[in-house]
Amino acid sequence: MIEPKPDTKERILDAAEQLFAEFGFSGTSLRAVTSSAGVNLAAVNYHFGSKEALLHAVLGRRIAPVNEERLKWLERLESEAGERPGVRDILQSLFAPALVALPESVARGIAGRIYAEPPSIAGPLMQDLFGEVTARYLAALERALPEVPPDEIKWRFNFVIGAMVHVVSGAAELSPMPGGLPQVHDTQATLERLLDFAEAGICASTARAS
Amino acid sequence: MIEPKPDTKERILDAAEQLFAEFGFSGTSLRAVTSSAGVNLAAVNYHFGSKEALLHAVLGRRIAPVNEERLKWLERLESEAGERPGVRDILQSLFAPALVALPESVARGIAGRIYAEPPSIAGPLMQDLFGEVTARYLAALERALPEVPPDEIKWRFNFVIGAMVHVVSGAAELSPMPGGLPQVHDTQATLERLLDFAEAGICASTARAS
DNA sequence: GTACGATTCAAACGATCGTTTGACCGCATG
DNA sequence: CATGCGGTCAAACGATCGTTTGAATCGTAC
Repeated sequence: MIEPKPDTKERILDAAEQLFAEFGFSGTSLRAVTSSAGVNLAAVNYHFGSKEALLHAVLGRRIAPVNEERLKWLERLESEAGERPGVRDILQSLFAPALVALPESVARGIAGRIYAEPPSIAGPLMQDLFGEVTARYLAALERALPEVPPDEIKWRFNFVIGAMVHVVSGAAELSPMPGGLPQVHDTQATLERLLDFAEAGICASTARAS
Repeated sequence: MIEPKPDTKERILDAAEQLFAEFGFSGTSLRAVTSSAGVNLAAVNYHFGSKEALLHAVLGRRIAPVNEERLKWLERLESEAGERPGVRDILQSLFAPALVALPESVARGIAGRIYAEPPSIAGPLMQDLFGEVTARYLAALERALPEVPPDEIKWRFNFVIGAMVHVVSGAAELSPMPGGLPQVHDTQATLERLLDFAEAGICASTARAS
């Protein structure tokens, strides 16, 4: 037996991730986490300090690597394309790491759980987790679309985030589509559909009547 | 004095809406609701039956009128345009009622709180609240875009819903944009930006390599 | 072997939760 | 006046919550 007890800390994180995704943060008790992980109740407060700190750890463990890969990909694009990569490439470097890293139903619900927190908690959490990537991608998109006003790009980037979160978080599977969504589990096909949509939306003409 | 006590039931709904939006469902106690509403603790279980039934009532009160206006608008479009209204008109009839009816920060958080529930609760709730509108709008979009495969339309409609929910629920304001979002409170401008984006995304060319 | 820091454990703490109970009230109806 | 009823009330119910405590246990360095 190589790993009879793969670290109490990790077992707690695994159990908490699954339970948070299924029942939400407030809907999951520390007793449920520890008994599912097969550890003592006090272990959570010993290793993490509090239940909320456990949520931060659970989220960070999944999201941090995704963001690192995003930034690495984006930097590679910018060094290859002479500082001006195309919109579709930028968006692909944003979507792909999330879609590839969070395919399992277990990890899916986690990302969406951030929004479930009251704004006073979700706000700083979002800043911690996504502050840097947001700024970097906004800058990249502004360089890629010099003819679009920066404010407009901010808005459209927000729409893109909404579409992406809706898919990554699994919320799309809650939509009452008649017959359900087709081939949800085909990551590559989902990525290209999302790319088609987001690229067209971001590059939309801004010629309005008003 | 015409309304010294505007019905205990409504006062509970008002207080619950505000507190659910701010602290979430599980994060709001019935004691907080009743004391904020100035009514007795037992009034909730008397008038609504349970805390979860109260959530349903809070959501339905805001969302049902929006969906009614959507369907009325859509039917008007279909009777005017000979059964084939344009994509932009269809999307406008989907977005506008939500953006107009849910402008206040109080009502905003409510819509997003549905997704905060565990899937076992959110699923049936979504079916109840959005089952009919989803089917109707899917059908309208399929008629408006006969050259796009129905499965593709389902996906893109989901992306559109994601972008819309992200704005309507107030989640967009949580995004760690440097400097924040510009002019968030201009409903008309938000609507047209969202329309530009969603129309372009839904009508995107489907000419992919794969 | 002994001492020591890190970890685990059972048990309890105080607080808060959703729900229920049964008495009480105002008021229309007989 | 008496009856019945929808509504309100204070009080308590049993359960569960996050957190803390202090002793027990483990591995390791001396």
